[in-house]
Amino acid sequence: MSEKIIKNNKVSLLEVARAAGVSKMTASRVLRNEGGYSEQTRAKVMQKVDELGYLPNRLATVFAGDKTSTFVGVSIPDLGNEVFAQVLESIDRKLGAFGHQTVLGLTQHTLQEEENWIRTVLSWQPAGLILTGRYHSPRALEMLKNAGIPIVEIWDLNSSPLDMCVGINHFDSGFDMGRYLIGLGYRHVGYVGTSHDVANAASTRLSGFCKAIEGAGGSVVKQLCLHDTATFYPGFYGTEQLLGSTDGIECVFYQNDAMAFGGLQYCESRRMVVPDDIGIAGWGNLPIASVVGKRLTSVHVPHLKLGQAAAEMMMARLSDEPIARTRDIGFRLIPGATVRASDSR
Amino acid sequence: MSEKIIKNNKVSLLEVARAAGVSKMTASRVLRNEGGYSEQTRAKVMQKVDELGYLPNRLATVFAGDKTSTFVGVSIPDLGNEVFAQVLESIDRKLGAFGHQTVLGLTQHTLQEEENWIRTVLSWQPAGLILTGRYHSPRALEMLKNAGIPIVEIWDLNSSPLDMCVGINHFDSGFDMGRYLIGLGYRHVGYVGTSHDVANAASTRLSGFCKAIEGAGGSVVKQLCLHDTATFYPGFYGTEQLLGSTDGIECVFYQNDAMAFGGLQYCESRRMVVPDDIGIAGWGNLPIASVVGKRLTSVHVPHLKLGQAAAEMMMARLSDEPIARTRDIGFRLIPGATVRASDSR
DNA sequence: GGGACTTGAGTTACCCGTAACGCTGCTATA
DNA sequence: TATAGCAGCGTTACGGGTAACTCAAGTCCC
Repeated sequence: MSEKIIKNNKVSLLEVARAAGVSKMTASRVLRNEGGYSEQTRAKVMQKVDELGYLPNRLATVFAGDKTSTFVGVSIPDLGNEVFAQVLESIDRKLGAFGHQTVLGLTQHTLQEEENWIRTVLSWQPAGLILTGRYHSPRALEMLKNAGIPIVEIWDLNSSPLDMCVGINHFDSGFDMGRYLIGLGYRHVGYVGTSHDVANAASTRLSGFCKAIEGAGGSVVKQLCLHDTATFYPGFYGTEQLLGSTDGIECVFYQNDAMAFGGLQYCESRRMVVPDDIGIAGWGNLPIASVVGKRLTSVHVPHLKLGQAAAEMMMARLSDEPIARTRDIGFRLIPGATVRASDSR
Repeated sequence: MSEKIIKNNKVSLLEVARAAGVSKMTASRVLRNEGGYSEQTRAKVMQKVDELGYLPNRLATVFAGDKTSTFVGVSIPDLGNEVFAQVLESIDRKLGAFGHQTVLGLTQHTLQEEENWIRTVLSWQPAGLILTGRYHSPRALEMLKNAGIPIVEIWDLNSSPLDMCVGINHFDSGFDMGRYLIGLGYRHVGYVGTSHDVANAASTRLSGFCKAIEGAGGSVVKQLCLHDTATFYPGFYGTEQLLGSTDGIECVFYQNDAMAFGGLQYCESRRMVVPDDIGIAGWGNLPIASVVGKRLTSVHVPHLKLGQAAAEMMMARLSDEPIARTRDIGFRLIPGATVRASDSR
């Protein structure tokens, strides 16, 4: 089935050089536009490069110069979350514009997966790493410190990053949402999410949210943390579970917009009127929120800007330009129409 | 700011070997579990590996063995499209399970971007490539043929792939949707999409759709191809544009579900009743479709299975197991509630 | 006790580029 | 005319591993 496929018929620089009747070094110089050769020689070499379909072997280049590669390892928890997918997209675009390549790592929100991936990706001598989240396993931390390459931690702002950091303050974003809901007169609220791990941004948001609610005399009646993905359907049945088991909840805050949409659909399917009967607040401001009739109350995070900033910080560091170690990318609360308009107690 | 960071303080195998008082080769054997050493030697080497925090340099390994790496290049048009994001996710998970890494390439739906990326990624000696789409630039084709590595073309089924192929027949999926709508009595339909390029799957679907409609005496009154991304908002304003410029459209077929949702929202915002006043049909079956009150008429593509299959075909080929060259992953038309229930002319 | 085999190493060459240096022959200048 | 300078190109060594080979010492069997 694949006799020829296996054979490695790669053309090396030496073959190009021989075909052109020059030394390997001269061919190398031509290909790197280094100068030190005649126009005639250049033409001959380039002709052979074309004829033989020569593709340089970058492994050898990296190897020869004892440099790092143009790989940048990028770890992302999962791509089911649209926001992360778009962060990845903007990172990759920016890195690509600078001639760097993304080596992907999906950590499934676990530090162990991240550690395994870090070990592997470091063995490829990447130019740098971009990691989602500020929490890493002890062994991961040790490897990262020894790696001696630029590292950007994204998503969760961190005043003392391993190296560099860009993101938002999740505690504050939860806190602001809590205060906003309190300001609208909500006192008994619920939460639906999926994190059962304190070491992540969603938990941090929840902490901030609780602090704001409880600090103002309200109460987070129930926090539901499902063992599922943070997507539409869990939002749907999570809401059913929350409202079915607890009375008096006036408003529900969700881990993200996808879950909030699920909750919104659940409420509408049960003929509850949002926001009259119940308030719904999401987080992340998914694109779909802009077309749905009832604007979802949410928190906007400039995720494209976040990805771009991460890639830019990486590139700045790689070219030794001065750059701030941390950058707060900011967020914006979006009032929306899925919570009551003003205090109506 | 980063004096130490620049310095390359990597520990090499030679240093480990010296510290352990053995030759480089012996240390290499220990690390590869090759056998041919005493338990005592093994322990000594492993102890030094730990002490020095040695991480193997895989570039060197690949280089030395003149083998391919454990990289697999994966090209995806964009991650704004949830379906592609999830295909990528399932590919990466499966590859990861086999100890391979994904090098990402976002082609932005252009063959030129794909070609550039292919050139770069091939220079890293990847074990194989997974490419979205069956169309490639002439130079890309040449490089791919010379590369001598397994290639899986995904998404768009292709009876004569470069090497292997997994996907669905997009023409058929469009055709089936057309026939379905005809069967419900629709005769004058519209289309809203974003592709202005024949060389892609969306165009192929549209062709199939038109064939079915026109073959049955109906007509595709207007095909609107926006210069925008295939997301919610373009679906919204595209529908406005379509319905504003053309009378008598009974049903609209969209390039994908995101656009269809945008259209649905537009219709509802204008107090049009779906499906009584107008029918809406999407494609791709986004997760959100499962929670929205009115089930969107769509075509389900098993995208997770698609990604898995692609990775499995790649791995099978890499380990020289027999594997079918092409695999039709199938699709399923989802009737939904956004088109009329039966012929009601 | 001698030859064959096994065990546990070490040695050498090589993968494909690039840095550093060397060499040749021509030109410009004093 | 001597010499410095430089364009143009070649030679050598090297990076971090691994394949293939070699080799010494111990074991086994007849």
